[in-house]
Amino acid sequence: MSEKVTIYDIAKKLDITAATVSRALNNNPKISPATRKLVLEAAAKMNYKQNKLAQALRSGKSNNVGVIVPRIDSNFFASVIRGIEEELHPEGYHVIICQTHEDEKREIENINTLLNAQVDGILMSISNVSSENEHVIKRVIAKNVPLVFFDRKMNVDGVSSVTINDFEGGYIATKHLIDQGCTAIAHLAGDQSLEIYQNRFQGYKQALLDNGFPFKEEYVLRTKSNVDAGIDAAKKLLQLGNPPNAIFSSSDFAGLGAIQEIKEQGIKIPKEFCVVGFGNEPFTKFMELSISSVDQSPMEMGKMAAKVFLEQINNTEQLKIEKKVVLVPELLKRKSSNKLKL
Amino acid sequence: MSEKVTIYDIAKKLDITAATVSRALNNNPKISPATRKLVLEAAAKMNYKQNKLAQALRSGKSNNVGVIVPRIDSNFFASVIRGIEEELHPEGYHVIICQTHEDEKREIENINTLLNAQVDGILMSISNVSSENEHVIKRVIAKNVPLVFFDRKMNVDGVSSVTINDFEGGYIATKHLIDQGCTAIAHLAGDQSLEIYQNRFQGYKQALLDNGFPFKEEYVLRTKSNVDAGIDAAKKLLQLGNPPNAIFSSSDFAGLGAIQEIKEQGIKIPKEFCVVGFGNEPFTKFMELSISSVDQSPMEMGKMAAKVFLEQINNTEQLKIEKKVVLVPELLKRKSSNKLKL
DNA sequence: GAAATTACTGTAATCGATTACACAAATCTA
DNA sequence: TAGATTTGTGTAATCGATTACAGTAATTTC
Repeated sequence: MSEKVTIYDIAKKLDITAATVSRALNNNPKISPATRKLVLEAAAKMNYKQNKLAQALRSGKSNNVGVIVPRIDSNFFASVIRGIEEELHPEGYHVIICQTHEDEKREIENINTLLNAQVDGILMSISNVSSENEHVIKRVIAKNVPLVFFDRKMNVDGVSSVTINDFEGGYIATKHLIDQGCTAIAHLAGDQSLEIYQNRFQGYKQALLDNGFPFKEEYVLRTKSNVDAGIDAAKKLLQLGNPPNAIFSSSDFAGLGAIQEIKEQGIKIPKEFCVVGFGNEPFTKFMELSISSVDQSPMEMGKMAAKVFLEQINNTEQLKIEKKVVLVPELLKRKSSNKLKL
Repeated sequence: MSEKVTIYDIAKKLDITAATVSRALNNNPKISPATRKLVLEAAAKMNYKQNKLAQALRSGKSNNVGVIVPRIDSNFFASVIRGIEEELHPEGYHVIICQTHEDEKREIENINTLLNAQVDGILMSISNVSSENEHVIKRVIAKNVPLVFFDRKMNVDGVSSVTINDFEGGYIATKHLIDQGCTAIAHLAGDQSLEIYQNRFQGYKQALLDNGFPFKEEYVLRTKSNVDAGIDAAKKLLQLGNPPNAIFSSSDFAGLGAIQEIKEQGIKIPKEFCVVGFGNEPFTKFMELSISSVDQSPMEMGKMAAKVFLEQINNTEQLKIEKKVVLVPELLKRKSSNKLKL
């Protein structure tokens, strides 16, 4: 009924030992062709399948990698995971997904369970920087389990990472707004405890300075990455004595909220006000007033992270490689900032 | 360096046997409080972590469940997976994700690898109905591995499933268009080899009949689930001698494409033409002309599928339960079909 | 105080696959 | 043909944790 065929069953049937069966199945050269043929035929007939658990225990290699992300139901992370899976699947690896929901406790918990599950590596996008977490990260390293950060990284010696150049992303987005003739550019900054948002902010700042624009603190609002936060932010900005005429939002969702509020107040986009988002979420392209956005090529990021992991695995611990891959962001110019050609 | 602490290490240190250590760690009642304390302290100090692989091999329980979906980077599937993960994580299960990309070969391959990996169950949304696949499914059942279909199911005896009532979804969407005063309603049907699309189609048909509208074959177009397919479909429909004035699309993406094309031709939505989609993709809500859509409550679906799996696991094979859960779809009425109140 | 019970702990097998080592048979060398 | 080499298999240990069974010491019972 519940067919559980092991090499012992095959061995018994052929009146040989399990060792011989194992060798035959693994193409061990020192097995006679005749025996091999017999074993392979019997295995096929009996519908034998390897028990990966036993193999994993013996070899110390589970062929599983853990992927930790804040959440899975966001286009960005789902796409990264897709990239990872596509790259790792052909190599025989499975992907175990864990979500942190931006909760540091859960992050630690996830790492621990993945380690217990004997994953061959961990690819993660951190949700929080805290000393607690650094402690667990150290354990991962001590255990010699390959670790790769993607997008949101922590700066730890010896750990590779794949990110995009968020500074440049912020820079080109802002520069684009300047080129469009916008004179007062505000910024919806994200959670500044995360490097990515810091960098986008810095890129914004630098672009202003490089082009002779003053940096105004009141034009920078920390906002969550959702529509409502964008609406609130836009309200505040438009109430200023000297309101801006453009926004570079570090999040597409906040950008969308801002656009909704700006339109609501009867301001014409892009004629009187331009907006650029970040992330290239699917909806930015679909909108009637399509939203300009910085693309992070998440699939590429996932594939690259997977490649870095594979390199580490194959580099049989001779030398520790610490690879920092930085992808180049691309600005997709759409209607929301197309002031000139209109 | 590469700290690999096993119960043997603890045993050696305390000069007892591994068996005792194991018992102490597992709260076995027949261990002396003193010994237990010693073991627990030593374990903590030495930073011992269970090797789940060894446990899994011994117990035949891996605490992993496989989830197979066509693709992960779609809001629907990502949300379902999130639901599954949230329900299963507290129970100590891990989720292994596999994508089929609608490829039946890959589907078979995925099932096999998951079985080899000794997963405790498989939750899947099929991509294709074929005799080949049914063969593998039978093997899953024969192996006594709990199987639950979600959204796209196959009709196999003894297999549980969680779906939404697609017929009703199609029905209420069409009825809504009728209520709005639309008189010629077209349908963008999906891949008719999948039950979900068949049912949405049937619901559409029934709603027409129940309300005295003729069913016209030329108003039904099979379309893929993407924007371009929707554009093409709309073009064809508008070229008809007697073009429709409403569309019920079985996919939000195709619906969006149709809307773009309809607007392009200068037809006013919703005044002259109404559109309802299916799936409640995030963008449908975000659009300036928000799109009415049938919500499938993917998170709920995932959670429910996980619950059904847990029931099967806990029902220690006394009786085979075949549970067919059908969720109720909800129509979200938005601007794209709001003809009356405008 | 002898017998019976209880309370712990140790021994060894088990889950399934792999592999170093040993060994017999077959083939080759001189 | 004796000795060396090759070829193919078997034996048994290993990966780490669990557990049925056995056994010893301590405690209880009458």
